[in-house]
Amino acid sequence: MANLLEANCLLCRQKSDVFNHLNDNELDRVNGCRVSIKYHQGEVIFKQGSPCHEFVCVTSGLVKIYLEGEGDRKIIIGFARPVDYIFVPGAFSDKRHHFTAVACEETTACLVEVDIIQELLRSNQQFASGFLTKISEQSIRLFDQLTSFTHKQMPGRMADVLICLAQKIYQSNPFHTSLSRQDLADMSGMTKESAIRILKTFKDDQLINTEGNTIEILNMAMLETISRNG
Amino acid sequence: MANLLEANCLLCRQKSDVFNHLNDNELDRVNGCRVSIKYHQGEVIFKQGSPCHEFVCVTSGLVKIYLEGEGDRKIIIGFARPVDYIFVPGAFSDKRHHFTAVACEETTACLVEVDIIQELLRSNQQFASGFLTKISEQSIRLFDQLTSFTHKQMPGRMADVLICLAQKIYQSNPFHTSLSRQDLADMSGMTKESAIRILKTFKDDQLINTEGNTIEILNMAMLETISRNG
DNA sequence: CAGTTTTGATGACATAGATCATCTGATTTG
DNA sequence: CAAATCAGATGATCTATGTCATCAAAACTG
Repeated sequence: MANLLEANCLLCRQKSDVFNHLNDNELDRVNGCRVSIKYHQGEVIFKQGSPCHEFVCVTSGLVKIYLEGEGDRKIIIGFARPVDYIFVPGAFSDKRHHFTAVACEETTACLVEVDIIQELLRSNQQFASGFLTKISEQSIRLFDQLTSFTHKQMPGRMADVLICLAQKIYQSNPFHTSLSRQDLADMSGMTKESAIRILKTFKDDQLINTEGNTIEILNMAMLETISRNG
Repeated sequence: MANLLEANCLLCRQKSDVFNHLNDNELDRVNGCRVSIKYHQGEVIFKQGSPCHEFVCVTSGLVKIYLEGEGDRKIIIGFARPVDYIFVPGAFSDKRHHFTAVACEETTACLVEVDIIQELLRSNQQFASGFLTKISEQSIRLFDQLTSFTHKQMPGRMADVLICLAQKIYQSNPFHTSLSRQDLADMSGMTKESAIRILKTFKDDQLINTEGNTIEILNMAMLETISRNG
């Protein structure tokens, strides 16, 4: 059985909130020009600085989105899971990507030309409104990350990351992740070594348990306290 | 002579880009329900966490926009100058303010009910599109700030701030500012003491000159190098 | 399957930058 | 005008965290 999610935008819509505002006609237009692509783990979907021609909608797998700094330093600012559309702010300003998207595991995504989406934004105000909401929420998340990175120290930041992974990204408590320690470090604005050390102290303190890439939060209350106290 | 900028949205439009997309009729609607308020230095225009009822458009003065963290730590994420409309992401999601806006000097601003703007966003797609662009640019600026804060050390961050003030905010080279050293610190993610120290080293190195609240950049090229090298 | 590369884990060390304390001059206030 | 408050300035610590080096285990790869 083929992956239903990829078969048609009309089926996919049931999963994605933004596209709920499009009628069947409009979705057919999107469906007609979409291209479904399969990415292997570690493959770049689009790269910071490159021109942005398509919108990307993740239909299976997991995509990490990060800012590239000097050297090989990264800041992971978010993830896209099925069925998430990746909001690309450059599409509305300088037509460039301002972050890089990479598949964390086997991933399929649909590419839709920017022009089509922008046409729909113009003709369908409910769709546009949904878009505005999504962008806004993304901004708000950035505020939180900026505050966390600037005001909290490492334990607080790592607590934030672990809570986010369990509650938002994987939505399960012992969760298995394809993210490396380096990725966790990039999510929390520290070096890999520091990330490993913090995870170890959390483990020693019975806050979490780690078995390779499986992490279990044992004491959520305490983690939340650590997050709050920075 | 009264301040013309405040007299009427139609005149004000000439200054503000977003409102260019509204026709005279629509602007009249905005004009009809707007309230112009005068704020003194240091007064709060709206407060992080509070419900957001109005959009704020700054018609004179200078407004700083910052995130409030634990304790009294702040992160200044931007400024609004005449004629800037302050984009409030909460207006499209949870109807709450996610940052605080404070007048840095004598400031006048027009308040317009959120509902009116949202109605216009629905009926005028060009207006909505201009909005989308503005929000996107704000996001992109946040990316830069997040990268700067996380990857650069203090001299690089302060260089960023000084360049931004001279080129974007005040658009003049010896510039006089109503911002305190604490504000500069809040813009660059460090303590007031550190900000003062960095400014002093810059001054000692002939990169800038400071006389109270007047700052002159003497060696822009070097500052840019410092900014780039973090 | 031997060899190479990557990832995780840890220790030793260096330092950027926060914190705390003090002092000055400026500005506000009773 | 004295007193009090506040912003700027500066030095003395202390510490969180980055850097570097090493090593083991796992994962590729020819």
